[in-house]
Amino acid sequence: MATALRADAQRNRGRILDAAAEAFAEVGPDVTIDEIARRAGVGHGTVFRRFPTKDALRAAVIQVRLDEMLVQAKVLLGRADAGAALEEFVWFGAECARRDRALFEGVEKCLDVDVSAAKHELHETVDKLIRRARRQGAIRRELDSRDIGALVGSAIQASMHSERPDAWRRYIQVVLDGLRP
Amino acid sequence: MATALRADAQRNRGRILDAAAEAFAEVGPDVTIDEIARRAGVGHGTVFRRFPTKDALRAAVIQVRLDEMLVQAKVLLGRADAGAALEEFVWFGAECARRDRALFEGVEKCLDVDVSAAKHELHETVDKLIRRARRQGAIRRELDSRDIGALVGSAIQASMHSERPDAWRRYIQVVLDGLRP
DNA sequence: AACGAAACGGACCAGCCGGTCCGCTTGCTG
DNA sequence: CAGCAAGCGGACCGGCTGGTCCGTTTCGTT
Repeated sequence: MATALRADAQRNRGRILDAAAEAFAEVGPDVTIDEIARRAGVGHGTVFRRFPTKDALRAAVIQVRLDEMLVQAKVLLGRADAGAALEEFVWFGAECARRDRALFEGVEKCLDVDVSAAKHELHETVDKLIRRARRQGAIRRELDSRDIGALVGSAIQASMHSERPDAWRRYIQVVLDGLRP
Repeated sequence: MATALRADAQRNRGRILDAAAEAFAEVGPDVTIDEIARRAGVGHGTVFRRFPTKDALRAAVIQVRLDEMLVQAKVLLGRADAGAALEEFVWFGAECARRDRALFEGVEKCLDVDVSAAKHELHETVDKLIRRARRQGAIRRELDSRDIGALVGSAIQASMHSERPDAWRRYIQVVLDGLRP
């Protein structure tokens, strides 16, 4: 980055990110930039000044979420009970996916360099969680972090079609039970 | 329907349905009508003559698939081993979902009357399969056909992100194992 | 206060896509 | 074979959306 943003620009950047996250989650991956700008309370030209394309905006939002998950994964690496730590991370990831459903749908297709790096680091950390759990005999299956991410993400997506509000818990439980010895 | 279609119109209708199924599966739910028409070898005006809107076309394709699944479910109702029958239906459904990934993604949102009726009948039949399996003690969880459909569909979708060609089998296995006593 | 740079936002552009229309073609029937 | 209705397909339309541009506003500094 060349130089610091002006105070108002910084504020608007934050608002745009928040509004975009909310809009992607609520409306879906095809929300218009106009809708995001409206929610952020700015003109849509302002959105394009901070994020050159719509994809760049999506990537920035994804990045924020991935960073949050990385922090949580690292915290859980400190737990003694590896099985419980992995399980807690699954529940945490499930809640993230639930909050930002539409966002996570497209995360695999996102080719942004920074996002790829963040994904890689997150996968490595979660793989550590998994290996620890396996060493303690807490999980049986030969699944890696990608598998678990995909299973959790899709269980959440599946639960969105259900009318029962607790469907997601039950589906995640099915996945967790599928991992245990 | 007022009167029978002319021979060429009948042929084109079939081609359009096939091309649409293929295109929805390959490209995604947002394929353009032009692309479908191109694959079918007709002008795009012809598509709109048979199917008044894009949604009607999608509904027609979904209908065909649902009918195929219904037939299979009814066949499996005749099996003596209810647990094996349910399991076989899950594998069958998984293959359908795999073939027509993008199509099944949107099936829940489809409000077409005929499709709703077909869905309802399929659900009733699959619920019979499930009740039989439960009575024989082959499954434990309190899940209905909607739950299982959602879980299977999303496991398949999840496996599409994986680079391993056998990922879908492993994910379906996780789901099946999550059902057993 | 005054000034320059940064930021803003809405008018505008271009391409895409679902859907319509109409002049031409083709398959049926007598 | 002749006549006609059904079918065909591509030109065309209108609306939407990502992205650009530039005259105006706002911020930070001296």
